[in-house]
This record gives sequence, C-alpha cells and structure tokens, in this order.
Amino acid sequence: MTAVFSISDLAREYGTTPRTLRFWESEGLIAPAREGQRRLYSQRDRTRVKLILRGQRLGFSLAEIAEIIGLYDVAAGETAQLELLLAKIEERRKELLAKRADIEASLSDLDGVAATCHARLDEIGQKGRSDA
Amino acid sequence: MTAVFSISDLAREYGTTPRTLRFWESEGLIAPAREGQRRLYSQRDRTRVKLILRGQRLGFSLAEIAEIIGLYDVAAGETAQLELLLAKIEERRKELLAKRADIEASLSDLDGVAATCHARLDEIGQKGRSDA
DNA sequence: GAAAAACTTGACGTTTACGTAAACGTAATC
DNA sequence: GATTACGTTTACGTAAACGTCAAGTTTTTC
Repeated sequence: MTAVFSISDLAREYGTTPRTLRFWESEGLIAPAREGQRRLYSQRDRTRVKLILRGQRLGFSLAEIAEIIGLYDVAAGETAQLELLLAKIEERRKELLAKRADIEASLSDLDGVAATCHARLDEIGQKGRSDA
Repeated sequence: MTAVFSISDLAREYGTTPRTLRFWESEGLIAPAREGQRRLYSQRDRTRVKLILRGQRLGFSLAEIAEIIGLYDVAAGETAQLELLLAKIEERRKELLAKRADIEASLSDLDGVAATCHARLDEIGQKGRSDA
C-alpha cells in the first residue's frame, strides 16, 4: 500500500512528460514529496494529476484548474470559508452546465449533418446501383 | 433582409474584437465579402462566428474548429466524400461524448464537495447558534 | 472641406503551456 | 569502475491566439 512513483512512472502512466509534471509543480498544481532532490509521487498526487488532465480536456486553463483543485482541498475550513467555497462551487457548476449545453448543441448539429449525408447517400444509392 | 455588418458591429455583438475577427479570417475560418477594402459580414459569417465561439468554449483549437466548421460545408459532396465526412463526424461525436462524460464526472465531484460543505455547516450550525 | 471616426495592412509584443538542450548529480548494471 | 539510465535545475525556444501600436486610407459628420 501507499506506493510511491517516480516522475517518469507518472508521466508514462498518464501519457504526459516529466517536464510537464515539473511545470505543473512549478505552477503550484502538485507538490510531490522529496527524497533528497528526487520527487516522490503518492496516490494523492496521482489523483490531482487526473483532475488536471480532466480539466484540460474540458478546456480550462492551468490557473483555473488550480482553483478548481483548490475546491477539493479547502473542504476542511470553517463557516465563512465554507459559504465562499459553496459559492465558488456554484460558479463552476454553472460553467460546466453551460459547456454541457454547448456539447448537446454540437452533438445535435452533427446529427443533423450526418442525417443530411445519409439522405444524400440513399438518394445516390437508388440510381448508381452498379459500382461497389 | 440580407443585412450586412461591419467588423466592429460583429465584434461588439459577440463580445470579441476586430483584431480577432481579422485573425480568424487570416486563418481561413471566415471569409467575409469585401466592398473595396472594407469587410462586409453576412448572416452566414455570423453563424460561423457563433460556431467558432462555441468551439472555443469547448476547448477546441482554431485548427480543430476550422475542420469542424468544414464539416458543415462539405455536405454537398458525393459518395466517397460523404463516407469520409460521416467518419469525421463520428470522430467528433466521440470527442464530444467524452467531454460530456468528463463534465458529468466533474459535476458529480462538485456535488460531493458541496455535500461535504453542507454537512459541515449543519454540524457547526448545531452548536455555534449565537453568532450571525 | 476639415476633423473625427472607422477601416485597412503590417509588424512586433504577450501569455500560456510546455519542448528542448545544457550541465550536472546519483543509481543501477555489466 | 566505466557506462548507461534516470533524476535535477536553469535557461532559452516555440506554437497558438490574439493585443497593441504605427502609418495610412476612406468615410462620416459637423
């Protein structure tokens, strides 16, 4: 249990590079333990890396991702902090819902174009019934 | 009908800048008509601008957006073209579905954190019933 | 018809998110 | 114990997507 990973272990596992992991660290997104100079990545670090990658796939900047990840951590604050945290969460929720709406719209558009294609193919299929 | 718009009209309408619209044109994403030197934007151009903005919100690069927009145009090709187009559409569909899955996961995570916050607030609320 | 406003094309600057190379220390391997 | 493999920091390079002048034309407005 509580295994640790080298920087290239992590890089390989998540299809990224050591350079990238160091950069994320320099930007404060992760903070692996050290054994002398060497970085040691824990399960917690792996979780954060996964969150970073997901954030990137959703088009968030590293700065935004940093804030988002922060949300997960803070969850030990007190009242005022918690209220503020909930507000931030609500913001992010709205962003995500908006993106999801964009995606639905895109999917529906693509379906439309695909339908047009199929119709056209059927149309062509009716006559040209000689070639493979 | 068939109104036309100046570059700053469009920029204002979509919350962008003339510079950006010119840049997108230089990258082949839009191709407004010209009256002498001046650019004249049509309804079709507006539609494309909307697609570009949506693509950006979803985290696609301009190059990707160019290809996506291309999908909408090509819909007048012939069989081979159409098959290829359908394949590309399917690719995009998968990307979008993946992003949607990422979003669902993010939303669910945020819900989790929010729940923790509410629980903690309730907990605190039980005792500290003296301060505003 | 002169000034102001809006448009044009360069061209260089800027931010983000790394890539790449240099120069070095350490650890495993044959 | 020399080589190879992996790690470190520092530093400069780069692609994408514009921002920001500059210098000039055209168009509108008073």
